[in-house]
This record gives sequence, structure tokens and C-alpha cells, in this order.
Amino acid sequence: MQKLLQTLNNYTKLSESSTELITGCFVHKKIPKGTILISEGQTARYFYWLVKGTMRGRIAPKGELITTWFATKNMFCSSMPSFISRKPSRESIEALEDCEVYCISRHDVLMLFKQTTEMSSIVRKMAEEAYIHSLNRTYQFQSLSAKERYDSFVMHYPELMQKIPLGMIATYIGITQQSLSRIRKQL
Amino acid sequence: MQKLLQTLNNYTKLSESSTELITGCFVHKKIPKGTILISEGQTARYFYWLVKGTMRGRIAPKGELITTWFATKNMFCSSMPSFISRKPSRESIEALEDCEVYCISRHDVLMLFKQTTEMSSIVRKMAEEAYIHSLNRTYQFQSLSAKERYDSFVMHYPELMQKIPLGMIATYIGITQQSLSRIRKQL
DNA sequence: GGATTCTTTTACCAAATGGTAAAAAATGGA
DNA sequence: TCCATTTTTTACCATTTGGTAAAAGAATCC
Repeated sequence: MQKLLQTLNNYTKLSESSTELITGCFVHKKIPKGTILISEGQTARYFYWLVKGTMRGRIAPKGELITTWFATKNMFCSSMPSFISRKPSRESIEALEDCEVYCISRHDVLMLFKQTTEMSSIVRKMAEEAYIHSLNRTYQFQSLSAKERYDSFVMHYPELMQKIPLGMIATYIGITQQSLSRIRKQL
Repeated sequence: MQKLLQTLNNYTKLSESSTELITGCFVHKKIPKGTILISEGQTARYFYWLVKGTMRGRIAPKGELITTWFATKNMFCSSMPSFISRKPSRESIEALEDCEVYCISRHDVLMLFKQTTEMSSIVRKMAEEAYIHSLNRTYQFQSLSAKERYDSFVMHYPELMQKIPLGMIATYIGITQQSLSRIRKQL
């Protein structure tokens, strides 16, 4: 919980009373490996903060599962567009390891919008971050080779290399598992 | 101006007084072909609504210009992350034809945030749209072939095919001009 | 019109990637 | 430990894409 508050404070400095209110809205949960927290078509009702473990967003347009993002320790995750706009989610969220999270419901987020001055600022900044991350990712596909995208991935998620099946990483950077295996061999 | 108001009303129904206030903040301008409205490194101070013409976002990471987006008639454009977060823009904005725009300054947008209830909702929805567009784009790079990305482009921007140099479209979908010429020949 | 410039096509070959399949390696459970 | 399952590597070949270059075509300016 300490780490979570620290992250929130990095977005916007929280007053003592807001800290108390916000803290009260996050619920601690254990999520077993393999759990689908949000399924495609469902509307995301919770926002998650990862204390421990790894999750991914995934989508299956042509039958095969494609990874849309990874979230690791000390990161927030959810189906952002669905959570924000209350639309059915295009992607699912899957726990890739046993996870521990703090989660908050949309209902409580809306409540905090009214009762604190900081919450809307925090959510706005998180949305901006997510948007910029998406722009960067698009830009990488436009201008980087598969090998360069892989290098960039290793740079950003070094710890995932040990934990996550190669195939999930391959679809994340837009290539097949075999190609990634080849790329990795070259070094 | 009628069309602009119509678009704004599609985001959020405007009251009569807000309509008047907002209308007063948009300035009509003619932009000659080739104009750089925002340069890389500069902070975006205006938001543009295209009455006529075409613009693009571009970036030159390795010397060569890459198109990051196109905007056509009846669309908004700016360097969104820069305009919203007041950070130096990573991309430039270029008029690809003689354009007519209505533009609004950040100063006026902030003023409208305070004086109307609708403006913040409009901007929030526009940001959501931009975010979802970026996610879709990333997703296309992950899962579609160059040919499929080209088909998708033609579907979304049919009128651009006649007006815009092929090379600009090629970098937008992440391939070289030669490859796109080849793809187009196959039909 | 004619020259200049920009744009598009084409050709050639090298490099990268995909698809199918099978073997090898690693993992997890009984 | 051994078996079953999952994951990774490897091989082979077809397809796609990139890079360089040159030719053809279109637009622009004087």
C-alpha cells in the first residue's frame, strides 16, 4: 500500500484527507495465475494496481491470441478505453502469474472525483501516459525493425524475459514466435 | 463555421450561450501549402479545425520524414500530447495543400474550461478518440500485413489517394514507397 | 513549349519474415 | 523419477519487404 500511495503522489501530491479517502477505496486481492479479470465484450469495472506478478492484455482477432500490453509490479492496468468510456472491452486481461493487486471500482473512482480534488487529475495524467505510450508503440512499428523492437522490449521489460513464454512477447512486437527465436539467437 | 458547430455538438450538446462563447474563440485562417504550423521541439499553442485541405503530422527520427497522421476536411488536428501537456512536440505539422482552418489557442481553451460546462467534456472525448485511434493503429501493425494496412487506409481516407504523394502514405503504414507501389499494382 | 523538378514505377538482388513441421528442451504433476 | 505437456529451437522453403538504381511519367516554372 505504501508503494501505491507513492505512485499516486507522483502523479499529484495528495492531501492527508484525500490519502485517507483514496486508501479506503482500494481493496487487496490475490489473483491466481491464469485468471481472466476482464473478458472481451465485458465492460471493465475495476482498475488494478499490481503489487506482485504480471498481467497482459490480449485479443484474438483471427483466432490467435495477440498480446496488446504487459503490466508488471508497481504498474496500473485495466482495459483503459472500456473503463473510461464504459464500453465493452475489445481485449481481455489475463494474469500470467499468481498476482497480488489493489483494485478500485469505477463507482469508487467516480465518488473520489467528487470528494477529492486530486483524483480527476491523477486519472487524467494516467490516461495521457497511456496515450503517449500507445503513440510510441505505433511509432516503433513504423520505424523500427523487428530486431530493434525486440531490443526496445528487453530494455523496458528486462525481468519479463525470464518469466513469460516467448510467443506472448513475439505477438506483442508483431512477429511470430519462430522469427523471435531466430532474432534472439543472432544476438 | 456551421459544420464546426455541428461537430462540436456531436461531442456534447452545446447550450446557446456556450455556442456563442466558443464560436467567438475560433479564428478563421488561410494556410498555404507547405506551411509548418508546429515544428518539432516547439510547444503546440493552437488547435486546428480543417474547413478545407489536408495536413499531416510528421517526424524525422533517422533523417527521413515519417507520417504519423493525416487530417482532412472536417477534422481536428494538433500535436495532441504537446497541446494537452504543454510539452515540446515530437512531431511537426505540415499543410499538404492550401488549407482553411478555424483555430483556437490553448489560452482560450482554458478560458472555456472555466466559463462553460461543455468544453472540458468535448476535449476529454476528443482525447479519448485520439487514444482509441492510436490503439487501433498499433493493433493493425501487430496483426495486419502491409497489403491489409493499405486496404484499411484506402477505406478510411479514400480521397487522399488522389491528392497525396505515395511516399507519405507508405511511411504512414510503415513500408517503403517501392513496396507500396508494388502492392498497389497487384490489386 | 521546353527544361527542371518531383513522383511513380520497374528491375534486380539481398535480407527479413511467415508457415509448416519436427526435434529438442524445459516444465510441471503424479 | 518418469510421463505428459508446454515451450523453444531448428530446418526448409515460399513470400514479403528493403535498398539501390534507373527509367518513365507527371507537375511546375520560366
